Amino acid sequence: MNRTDYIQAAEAHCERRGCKLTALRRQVLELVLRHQGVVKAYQVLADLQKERGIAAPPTVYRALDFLVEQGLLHRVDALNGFVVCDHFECQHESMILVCETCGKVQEVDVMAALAGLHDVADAADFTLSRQNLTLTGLCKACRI
Amino acid sequence: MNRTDYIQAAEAHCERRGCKLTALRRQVLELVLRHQGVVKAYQVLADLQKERGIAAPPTVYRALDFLVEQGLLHRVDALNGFVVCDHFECQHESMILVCETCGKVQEVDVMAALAGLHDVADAADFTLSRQNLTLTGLCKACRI
DNA sequence: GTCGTGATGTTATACAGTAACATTCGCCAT
DNA sequence: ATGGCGAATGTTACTGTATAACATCACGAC
Ligand SMILES: [Zn+2]
Ligand SMILES: [Zn+2]
Ligand SMILES: [Zn+2]
Ligand SMILES: [Zn+2]
Repeated sequence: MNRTDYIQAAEAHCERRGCKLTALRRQVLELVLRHQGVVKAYQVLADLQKERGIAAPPTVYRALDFLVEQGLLHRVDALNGFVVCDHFECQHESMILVCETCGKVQEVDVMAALAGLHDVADAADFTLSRQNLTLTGLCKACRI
Repeated sequence: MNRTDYIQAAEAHCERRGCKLTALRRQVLELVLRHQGVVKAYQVLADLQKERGIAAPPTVYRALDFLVEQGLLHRVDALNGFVVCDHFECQHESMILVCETCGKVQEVDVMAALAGLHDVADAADFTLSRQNLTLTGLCKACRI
């Protein structure tokens, strides 16, 4: 899915969920899409300032929070960053793999594999909510 | 295991690993032990300042980094915090459950359940390193 | 119109983490 | 003992991350 299609799908997605992908939010989403992999809030802020003059942290954080809320982005706690989710339509739980060496990030679907973790949590009297796991390791290129 | 025993075991653990649980590091570990659940670096810093007058962030961060390195603490990315590990002797991978409502934290062992995640990662040409997963949900008390 | 609500702007500040360099401590070889 | 070395700690200053609080704006409902 190219960027334009993605934005359109995202807009429809928000519509269906009863909220709006406003101009600002779309602009932030576009800025995130332009990078590959993880993007930091202050990088987005800098990009936004290039495009529209001044902008302050809350502007960016509010837009990013909204996009995470809608499932368009995932937050990667381990890196204080954000990645685009490209299958936001399906109700999925994600597993984000971060390469310790090159920093490359990829998201894989993982519903089935999480069943085991849910069992473990249940055994500890704990009800898991929807997860966005972040796991670290080595990607194919860096493993050599 | 009570606090005193824990500290002693921790000291022996470091010894075996060829490094030292110095007075400062022990003091920081004790400060972390006094809280239950997740502790933040700046909370530890404040506590430390109460005990010994002045102290600066690097002092605390260096000690915390050391303790994490030795496996005595786990870092909880999602909360920018640290939790005590009470089975640092065994080479384990951990799953830390964080209650979204009350903030309570518990660690459960999870070696077996992780096998499924390793399979998924393998399928994506990704080699996982040792994991400290953080999962969110609701604890027994908050589920009602 | 004007009112209410959600979005955005603005300012200021709190919280988290690190670089760089100075100083001290503990230990060992001389 | 004493000088020298490496590890640990102290100190200063800074960068990066995130939010509180309040002001203003846009827009549809009435
Ligand atoms: Zn996703
Ligand atoms: Zn890599
Ligand atoms: Zn542990
Ligand atoms: Zn709870």
